[in-house]
Amino acid sequence: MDNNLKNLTKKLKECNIKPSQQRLQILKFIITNPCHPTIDQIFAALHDELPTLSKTTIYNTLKLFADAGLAQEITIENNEVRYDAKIESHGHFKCKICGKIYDFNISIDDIPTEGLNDFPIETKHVYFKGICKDCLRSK
Amino acid sequence: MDNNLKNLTKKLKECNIKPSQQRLQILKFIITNPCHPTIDQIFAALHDELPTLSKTTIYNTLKLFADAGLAQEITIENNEVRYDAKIESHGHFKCKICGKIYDFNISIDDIPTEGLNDFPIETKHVYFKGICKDCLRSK
DNA sequence: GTTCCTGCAAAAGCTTTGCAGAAGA
DNA sequence: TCTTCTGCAAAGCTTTTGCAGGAAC
Repeated sequence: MDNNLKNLTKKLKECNIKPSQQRLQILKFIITNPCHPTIDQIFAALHDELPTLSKTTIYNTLKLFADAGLAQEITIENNEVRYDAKIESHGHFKCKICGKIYDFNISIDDIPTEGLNDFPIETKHVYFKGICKDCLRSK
Repeated sequence: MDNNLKNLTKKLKECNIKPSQQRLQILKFIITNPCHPTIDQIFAALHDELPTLSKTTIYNTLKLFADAGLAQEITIENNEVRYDAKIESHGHFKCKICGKIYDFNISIDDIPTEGLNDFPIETKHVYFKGICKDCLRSK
């Protein structure tokens, strides 16, 4: 595992981001919790470790990560931002009941497209919605 | 073309939606303008024809259409809702410069997925972002 | 008359901005 | 000391809600 603070510090430095406690903890959290937590969830989860942490800092930090290429904005829902720290091409499945977002394997680059010739594509997102296994079971 | 008011009226009635002037005009507008206009754009465009139209009605109406299956919410950006009146499987390309959203052909059902066994999927969205031809040219 | 629809105004929710104090080099 | 980071408070936007008046049947 490369989620220890030493490696995360290195990761941040490589992107010219100063490794403050707040940034390290936020990065660690989104890497170890790949369900793409909301700002609120990150805030609640880190409150014990960093009692003075503010949501402003979470917003700032995640935007910083996105600019640096460490994370990517997910727009599967339009009333809240979520982030993804995974680099590899994959899709997102959001459960309509519990709201959890799952990653799934998909070769986005293999998707055949028609009508996008000469349109330089910078980012690709695949979002599915439905009901997850856990919620299915408890129904 | 089936965009005349008579056919649209029929379409609404089939979904048990009363064909008011507001609903007819909004439906007509999103069908004839498949660039997925924002609420503001719809509001501005219909203002001449329906001077008293309110944004509340546009929000209500589009949500009504979505519930009835006449339209689908697009969440390519998380600071504004957009809608899609096209039924066939297709993807969306958003230009980062002009903000326009283009449809493109894609067989979403053919996308191979891994890890989603037993997850009933209800909706599938494919969003690409980049720069459109027009904006490329004018650079 | 009854039901449903519309639209103003206010409220709500998420995100951004301004800025002063704190932390770090 | 100087620069950068943090976090409170306020502002900004989009969307939702409450409700009274209006339209349709």
